Amino acid sequence: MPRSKVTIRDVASYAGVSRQTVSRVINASEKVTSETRARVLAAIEQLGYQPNAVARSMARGRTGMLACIAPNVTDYTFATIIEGAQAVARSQGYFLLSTTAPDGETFDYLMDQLVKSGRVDGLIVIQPYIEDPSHGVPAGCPTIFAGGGAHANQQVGGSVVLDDMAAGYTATKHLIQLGHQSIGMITGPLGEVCVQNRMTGFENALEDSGLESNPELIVEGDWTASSGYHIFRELWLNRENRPTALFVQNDSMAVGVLHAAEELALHIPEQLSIIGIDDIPLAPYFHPPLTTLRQDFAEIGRSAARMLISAIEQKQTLQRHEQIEAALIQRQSTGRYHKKVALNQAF
Amino acid sequence: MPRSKVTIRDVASYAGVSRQTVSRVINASEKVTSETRARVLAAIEQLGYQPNAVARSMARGRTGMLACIAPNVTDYTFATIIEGAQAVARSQGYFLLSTTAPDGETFDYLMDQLVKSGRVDGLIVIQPYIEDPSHGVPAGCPTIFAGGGAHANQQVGGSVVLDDMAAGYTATKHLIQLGHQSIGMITGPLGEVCVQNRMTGFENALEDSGLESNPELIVEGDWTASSGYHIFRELWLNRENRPTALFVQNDSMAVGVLHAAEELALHIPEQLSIIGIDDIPLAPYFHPPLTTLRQDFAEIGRSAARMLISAIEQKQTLQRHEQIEAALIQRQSTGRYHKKVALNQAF
DNA sequence: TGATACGATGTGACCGGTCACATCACTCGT
DNA sequence: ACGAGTGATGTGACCGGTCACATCGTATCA
Repeated sequence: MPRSKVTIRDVASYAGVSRQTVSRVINASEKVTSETRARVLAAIEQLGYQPNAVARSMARGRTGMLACIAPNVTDYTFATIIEGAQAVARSQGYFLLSTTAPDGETFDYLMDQLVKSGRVDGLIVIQPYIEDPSHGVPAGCPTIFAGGGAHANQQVGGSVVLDDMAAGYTATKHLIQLGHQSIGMITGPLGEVCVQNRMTGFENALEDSGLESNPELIVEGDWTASSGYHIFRELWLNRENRPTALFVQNDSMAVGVLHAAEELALHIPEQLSIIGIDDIPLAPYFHPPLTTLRQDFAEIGRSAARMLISAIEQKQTLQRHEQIEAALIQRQSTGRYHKKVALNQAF
Repeated sequence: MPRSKVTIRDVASYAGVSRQTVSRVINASEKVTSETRARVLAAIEQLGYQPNAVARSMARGRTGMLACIAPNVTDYTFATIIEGAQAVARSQGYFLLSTTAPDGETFDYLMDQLVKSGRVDGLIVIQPYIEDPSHGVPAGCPTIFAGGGAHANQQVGGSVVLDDMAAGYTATKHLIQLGHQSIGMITGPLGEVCVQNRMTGFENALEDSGLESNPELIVEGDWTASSGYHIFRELWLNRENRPTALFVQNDSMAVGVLHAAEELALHIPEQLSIIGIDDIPLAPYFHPPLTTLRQDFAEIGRSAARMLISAIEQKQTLQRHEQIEAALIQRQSTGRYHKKVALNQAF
């Protein structure tokens, strides 16, 4: 923008008051006569004055800007968290600068550029990896860790995460209750916290039902449909014992599995039950519609933003750790275990 | 952040030089002895100095911040544009503040808060609706319109858009070349520019092949899978003349159609060919894998950012209008028209 | 009625950089 | 040997707000 903007001093002289009075008016301060206020407002209107946010940040030492750092912004789950956070931020007069940090180097760069150089007042970090999430976050910067998994021992800031252990448990329990005993799992990258937690939930559910988990039926994917597709083909064609049900740690990989199953002429759910996690918008339209666990990502974002803003404004270091529960959405990709079919398919 | 940061003056006195010299060093200016430069750099290192971005913006009158405004950020297409733009922005030392403007009111608010108040240096606007996209954008603000469709008569800024007319033409032509003569279309919301252009491409392709377009086979959807699903059921069950091929204006709606077709026990593509647009990541995993047109959204974002930055830095009002072509991706949802099957299905 | 208090308003300094210009030392040309 | 020219460095003002405090007028109370 060209630097031709009208300043607070212009408004002041136009209204015949001091800049401080104008400042009071635009900040909705009390101590102004309603008469002068009216005069100032008229001047503002007349001149089309808009306070300069940069100058204000400078003087106040706060920018009203938050940053949300995620591995990427195209992933539906991250994008939804961001959108939720943004809604809350805006309603409280903040702006949310969302940005991607695909690697640690970028993350450090962003810390310098966003936090150390004073561009933002606080941080929402979506960092799914197991390594200490607060690594690299400058001390003293209000920070909330979101969605990445429960980092139990973190020192700084609060967190809002999914209860992945419960999610894994619920998903697995659902399959068990349908009568399945040979249950496989396709996980996300093992380096991510949520993956570990979902695995733990899986193991716990099996154990609670007196079932053994078969390591051969647990395979690591990378969240993509493509990985689900290839892993399932391999799993189905080359393993001795085939599972009768599969817990797939996200919906994208689950579609991949569905597609591979289709190619292998498998009947879902008669021959194989599949449950995913996320409930992405297209999940009801898969073939067959996918049973999955719905995660309220928007709520994670909202909650994180709320926590962050209250930490900033009350200047108290929040240590709250919130967990969001997932809800089972039953569709047609899971069904009762049928012994006959299962026996047939084994050959 | 607490206001305990070390300032340029601290560095200056520590290094025994003036603040201006420090300024020269951090701005990679020439006129500094390599000896003093070394001393200053040492001081910076010692004190952990990081220039304050806000103060710098204030003094320079530029913030190094761009904004990208889209109806939402969860839509895969928008998110990808944003990610592309962000990559370029960052590589050029800018930050991209992406934000949602679901309605006009919010848009105006954002213009005030982002542009008029000097938070950003330029704007990327994703505004798919037919109404004048530059409406509400403050004059003098470098602006690029992205992805929304070719707004031919816009006055301000440049644009990077998809060649939707060509996309519609290509998609339709593909169906025609497979022998289809009765081709239906499910459009996006008629208020969006790209929808109109895709329709025009559709009509043109039919006309060029001497085919008539049947208004009864053209229905408006809302981009969601759900709308595709319901529209197709209605279309298939209640119309006199059923199409043998369907051009669906995005992939999400196309999945909805696929799902409805499955329910109606239709064989795709034997009884009905379906082509989408977008090539979302899950498109190859639909049932059957979806023939579609791939749009390079990331490139749109990148190109928009490049144009915007060059407009800002050279202070020339760019009027360039770029169009990105879509590429046909053939998968299994389209196939040759078979007369017999088509005749059968009519009853 | 005068000291007090309080509400409305104004003033100077300041936030942390950068800009334009001044200053200074030193080399070069004649 | 002296003025001009050049490169390195320093100084004051400024960007546009806000903060802390000063000032002023008037209502309140003893």
